[in-house]
Amino acid sequence: MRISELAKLSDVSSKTIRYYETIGLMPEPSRTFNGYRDYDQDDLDILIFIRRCRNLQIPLEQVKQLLLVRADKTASCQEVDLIIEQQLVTVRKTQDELAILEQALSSLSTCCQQDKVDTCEVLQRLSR
Amino acid sequence: MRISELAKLSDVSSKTIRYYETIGLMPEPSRTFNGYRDYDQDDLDILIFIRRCRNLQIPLEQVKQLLLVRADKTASCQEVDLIIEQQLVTVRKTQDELAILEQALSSLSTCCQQDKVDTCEVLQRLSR
DNA sequence: ACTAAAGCTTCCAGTCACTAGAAGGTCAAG
DNA sequence: CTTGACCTTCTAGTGACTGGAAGCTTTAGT
Repeated sequence: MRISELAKLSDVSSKTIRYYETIGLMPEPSRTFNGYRDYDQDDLDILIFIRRCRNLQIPLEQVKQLLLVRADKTASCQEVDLIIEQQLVTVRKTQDELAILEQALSSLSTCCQQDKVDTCEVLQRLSR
Repeated sequence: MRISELAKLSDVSSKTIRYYETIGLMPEPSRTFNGYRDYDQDDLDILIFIRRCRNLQIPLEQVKQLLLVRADKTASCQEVDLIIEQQLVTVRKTQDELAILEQALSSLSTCCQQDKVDTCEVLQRLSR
């Protein structure tokens, strides 16, 4: 199939697919006589796998590792567990940070009763 | 004061201070006879303001707007409220997304009981 | 007086994960 | 025969820095 069909089936844009190829995440596909990229079901599987990982915000470098492990049927899946675990730690850390952020912002968002800048509580609290 | 002292007092690196200058966020400081940047208390106030905004993850473009409003004593602080409100919306949206993410990851992180890749539940769930 | 280290300057390149756009080739339908 | 929708490659831009090179100046120690 051509790149636009792969894009549609995988929900990943053609631009992004080509980008994945340049960074060595997607394998180089065969080409039709006119130079168009020609993909098959395997490519689609790989791309869907990548998209799922990206939905989980797993960095491309880690996705690359996962693809390697996935391709090696005899490998242990320890590394898979590790990557998922690391990603979970990252996400939970971000959640904690965002909770603090949300607190700070929502306390700011209700604090300004004035309508002039020189007495604006928000600006004052951001300044000192 | 010189850039490294400003950096220390504001907790923003010298590199970042110069970067803020190039993008027009920090004003161009005067220079001493030998060409070194020379900062004063006003610069420190601005930089601390910027850092607080960045701690709230407010994008630099918005910070620029806030600095303009802050500098204009006669302005209404409506725009300030708007920017804080927008940022709060963004943060809450990210929080919702992360909650879903955390769910997905933690359900994956406990699902693999095997130690071989070809039966690994995680990889299977990421593939199909 | 000499030297070494620290600090300053500018400029260029890299990060991450794309995304936009230019310039040109190919193909099917009307 | 032309129009429009594809496809190709290449370059450059995003946000918010960060790192490093190459070359000044200043300061401290010997």
